[in-house]
Amino acid sequence: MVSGKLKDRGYRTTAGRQAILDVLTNTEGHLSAEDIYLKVHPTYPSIGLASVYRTLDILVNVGVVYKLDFKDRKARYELAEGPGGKRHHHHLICSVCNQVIDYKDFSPEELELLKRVEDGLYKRYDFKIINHVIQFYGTCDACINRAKDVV
Amino acid sequence: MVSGKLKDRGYRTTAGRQAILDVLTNTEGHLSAEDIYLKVHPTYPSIGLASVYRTLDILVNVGVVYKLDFKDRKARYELAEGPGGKRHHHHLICSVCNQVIDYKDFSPEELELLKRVEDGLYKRYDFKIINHVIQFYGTCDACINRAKDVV
DNA sequence: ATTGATGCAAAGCTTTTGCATTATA
DNA sequence: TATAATGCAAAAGCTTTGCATCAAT
Repeated sequence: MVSGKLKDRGYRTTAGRQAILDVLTNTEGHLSAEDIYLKVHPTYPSIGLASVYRTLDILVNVGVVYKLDFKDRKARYELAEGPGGKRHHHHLICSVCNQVIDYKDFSPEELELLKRVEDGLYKRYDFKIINHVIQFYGTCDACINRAKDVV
Repeated sequence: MVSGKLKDRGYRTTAGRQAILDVLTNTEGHLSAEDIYLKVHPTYPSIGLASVYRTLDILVNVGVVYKLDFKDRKARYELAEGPGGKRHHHHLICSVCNQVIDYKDFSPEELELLKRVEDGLYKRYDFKIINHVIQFYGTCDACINRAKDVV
């Protein structure tokens, strides 16, 4: 369980942290701190935004959550199941409309190659890889077609 | 030339934008907006921080510059030569000490992986990929050893 | 009983915006 | 000359912090 990782590192288990983890677990997508705050509020009304930030900070540092930066000004958070996890995905970000597409239909070949890359990095840099964030920038279908119309 | 891309899109060529591009071209590393502002200042003292932000915003949208988010609060910018460029690199980010290692000694496997992934994405999503940001998170050599000392 | 965690409000900082001015095309 | 770009200062907004209080161990 995820909350076990917190306990192991000397963090206390609190209702607020549980509630935040629940929201992250039960929501797909890229949530801002305020999104999370608002989603936690109904079940745990005494939550404060500052605690959301403090908890997210811990979760990011423990490696349980990704902190992502897309185009808008606020940070986005999502559960960071490792590369093997069911929810693990990469991002396609359209530079024109800023839409973010998650994809996780990785081919076995892709996964195998990725593993080898990580092994190679470990050998070259003595860097032990736990996770990765892969984002492709480009132009999405809709924006490609829109461009055609213009021309 | 990079500045040509600006002109093509209807942006004017100004001394300030040139100076900012020069700094980005001649500096390795991950510069914050203020870093850039300070580096431009000696050669172009009338520059304003707001113009740096405005120019960076344009450069990012045109695809000439990456906007990156590491651990500290400010955004980092770097020239975004495409995957084929000499300066193109990926990041190893240590979750313990937040050190960022750039690497560009890509293995043949890594290059192959990318090519296949990008081809597959184009077919599956009609998404035309122009660029990518790849970051591996984990523990760097020094921090691995430090952990051993403690135990 | 200790000490970490929380909530609230205030503070901090990066980034954006308004507006008069300057400079590009 | 028309209009984009700039600089300055003020505004905005996300995130962090101080502190008294509450709760987990």
